[in-house]
Formats: sequence, structure tokens, C-alpha cells
Amino acid sequence: MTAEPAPAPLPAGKPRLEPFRLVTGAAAVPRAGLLATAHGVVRTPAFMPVGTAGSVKGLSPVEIRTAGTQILLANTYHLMLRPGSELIRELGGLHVFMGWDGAILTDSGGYQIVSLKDRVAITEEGVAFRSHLDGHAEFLSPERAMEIQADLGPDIAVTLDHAVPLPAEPGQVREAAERTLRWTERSLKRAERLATPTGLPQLRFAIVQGGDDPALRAEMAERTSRLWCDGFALGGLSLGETKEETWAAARAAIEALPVNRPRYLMGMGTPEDLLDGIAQGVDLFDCVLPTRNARNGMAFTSAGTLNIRNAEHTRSALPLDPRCSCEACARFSRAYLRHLHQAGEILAHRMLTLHNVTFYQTLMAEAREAIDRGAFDAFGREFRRRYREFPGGAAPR
RNA sequence: GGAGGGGUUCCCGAGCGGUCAAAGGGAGCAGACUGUAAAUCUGCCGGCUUAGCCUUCGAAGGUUCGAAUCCUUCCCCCUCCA
Repeated sequence: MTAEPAPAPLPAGKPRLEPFRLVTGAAAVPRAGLLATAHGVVRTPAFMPVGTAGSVKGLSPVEIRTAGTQILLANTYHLMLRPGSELIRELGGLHVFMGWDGAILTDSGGYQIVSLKDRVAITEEGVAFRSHLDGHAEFLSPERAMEIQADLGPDIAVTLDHAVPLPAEPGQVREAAERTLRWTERSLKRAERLATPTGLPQLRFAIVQGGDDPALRAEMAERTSRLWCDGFALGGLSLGETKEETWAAARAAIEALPVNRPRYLMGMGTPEDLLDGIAQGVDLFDCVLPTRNARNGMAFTSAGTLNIRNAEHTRSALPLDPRCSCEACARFSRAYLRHLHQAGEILAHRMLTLHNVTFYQTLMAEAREAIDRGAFDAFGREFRRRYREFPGGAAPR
């Protein structure tokens, strides 16, 4: 059941404390900020590990925190199907349910329009899914996406959007972007009357679409920014376009967004993507790469990526990354981690995940620190130099 | 001693006259992965001067235009009977 608190109509532009404060100058790029959530202040720019089903696969909350995580992402669609948002509300909300006392942002389920495209039918009303678990029909409207997120109780809820894989016909991109804006209005309107299980406040981020078209991105960003919300997400990128197109589209959108609200670049990316995004003024990121790729044997290191399966590591007594202080690097050799992976041991997946998340969070912490010092460019150059030249023995790809 | 079954490319295992360098697994090797239908998926996996050639199906010999497949002898394994 979705709770309906006593109607408390919010006048448009209702006065309230701003949840986001830039600590660098208002017009400065890159920028650092503080995002106040019901579960702590998130220092930005920040990276959110992906915990789709209410778990960063393989890691306990203590490990997620130890890796340097301030905020993580979970998914509306997956949790709606299993165990169901009503159950999570009944048990006190997602933080309590999963034992994580840091901040949480939930994705709205819009991405599943792309990832589950064969099981999805889109109408103006919303998205009809055939569950990937058992095939049963589910319907996610913009309103229902917000109701479910109210039940889940994350610190940040995200509006339902319609992303399109690229390349796509300009007409399709425009149609999806316009629909996203209409859905955003409906989502934000519905969210006004919803309450979390704990009664703690929930921030609302609106998603901007527009494909790889900078002009459309700018237009949609400008029109979306007229709506009342706490932050803006750039969706539908890294969906088939080139990097140049990604950043042209992102830059156009960012320039059209208000400077004093957080910008969240959805679904990206690689360590270099994070640096590029920070340089453009992005405040929040998420990506499955550090976690999924860890389970597939890839470690991100300061000397580039490496595949722990590769025979070259059979006799290596080196840690994954000599510059890393995570448990995997403090304790285990590449040879042992390779053995664990080849033997199908869970510990391999856990340790590579722990390492990769630590690597990402260390990168973000160092980036924030460099921004504070006014030395972000130099930091980025040095990071890329090491990351690309593979001096530590990681093989060039 | 008698009766029967079997030895196939790193391992397991199909094949039982040509379309077989030999199915399928596994192991091994490499690659992919960007708001997680993912501890997943893809490719390679005898050698070479690669539209072809060479070597290979326990060993040797034979039948045949042609043999991993049929015959003979030999060498090893396994089951049952004495």
C-alpha cells in the first residue's frame, strides 16, 4: 500500500532549505558541492555503486562503506518485482531492509525500457513490462514509479523517463524526449503527495533526455529546469553514440541547467568518463562497470585495467594495484586472485568488486580534493598518464 | 582358462566406410561488458607456406577408389563365469 499522508498541498516554489550547496564558486567548473540527504551529506562529485536489487553484488554494507561509498543506487523495477515495494515499506524502508545507513538513490525503471526492450511496450500512459523473472505483466506509469519509490524510501527518487538506444531517428529521439518531459511533470506532481516509510524527506531528480542531439538536449534541459525538483539527471547517454557525441550532448544540457542544482550523469562510466564528466560540471555518477566487470574478472587499477584471468598473472606476487589500500590489495596477490577466479570461488568476485569500488571511490575522493586545491586539471592529467601507459604491467588493450 | 565389453584430438565423451581434423561437455587461451534479465556473453582451441596441404582416432599389417569406422595379429584396460 502506498501511504497517502494528510493532504498538504505544496504551493509551487514552496520555500525550503536548499539541499545542495556548491563549495566552489557558483560558476566554477569543475565544481565541488555538498548534497544534504536524510542519510548524510554527500560530498560531490560522487560516484554511486549500483545495487540494483538492494545489494551491491557481493559486498556487505560495511564493505561498501569502507570502500568509500557515500551513496548507492538501487532500482525501482527490480525491487517492485521482488520483493515488492509494499513489503519494503512494511519493513521500514530500503535503508533498514538492506542494512545500509548511507544515502540511496533509486533509478525509476526507465533504463529497463532499453535493457528489457523485447519485454516492453510503451504508451503515453506508461510502460508495460513482462517481468524478466516470471513473465507476468507489470505496468509502470510515471505516477506508479514515484509511488513505489516513496514506499522504498530512498533519499533521492528519480522520475520515469524514456531512453532510446542510439543511433535513432531524430523523430524518435524527439518523441521520447517530449514524452520524458510529460512523464517528468506527472512524476513530480504525483510525488508531492507521497511520504516515505520513515517520514524522512525524499529529494526528487528529473531526467533530461534528448539523445545525441545537443540542441534537443539544451531545449529539454531548459524546459525541464522550469519544473520544481531538487536535481537533474542526464539520461540516455552511452547508449551507442560516440564519446564525442556523448559529451557534446551532455555539455549542451548542463549549460542549460541551473548551476545551483546537482547534475547526475546516469550510467557512466569508465574512470576517464568520470574525469571528463567532472570537468563538465557533473556532480553525481553511477555505473555498473566496477561491479559487473569485477565479477567478469576485470580490475581497474591506477595503471589501467587488467583481466585477472589472463595467464600473465599466474605467478604474479603483485597486488592488483600497489597504490590501493583495500583488503584485496593489502592481502592477496594477483596469482591468488587469479586462482580464485579460475576456481569459481565467490571470494574472487567479492575481492575484485571491493577493489574496483574502492578504486572508483578513491578516484572520486582524490578528484574532490584536487578541486578543493584548484588542481583538478593537473590531477586528471597525472591520473590519465598512469592509467594509459600501463607502467604497472597491466596489458594494453 | 571361458564369455563379453572397451581403448577417439589436454580430460570426459559421440562417431561406426566417403559430407571427419573428427559432435557435445570440461579444462585452457583471449575478448566484450557504461542508470545490472550478467559470478554473463563471444571467439579460439593438432600443425603449416591455410580456397590447399601434412599429421592424428592403442600398435602393426591388410581390404577398399576411399578407413576412426571392415579384416588379421599384437599390446593394454574393465565386467561376468571357472
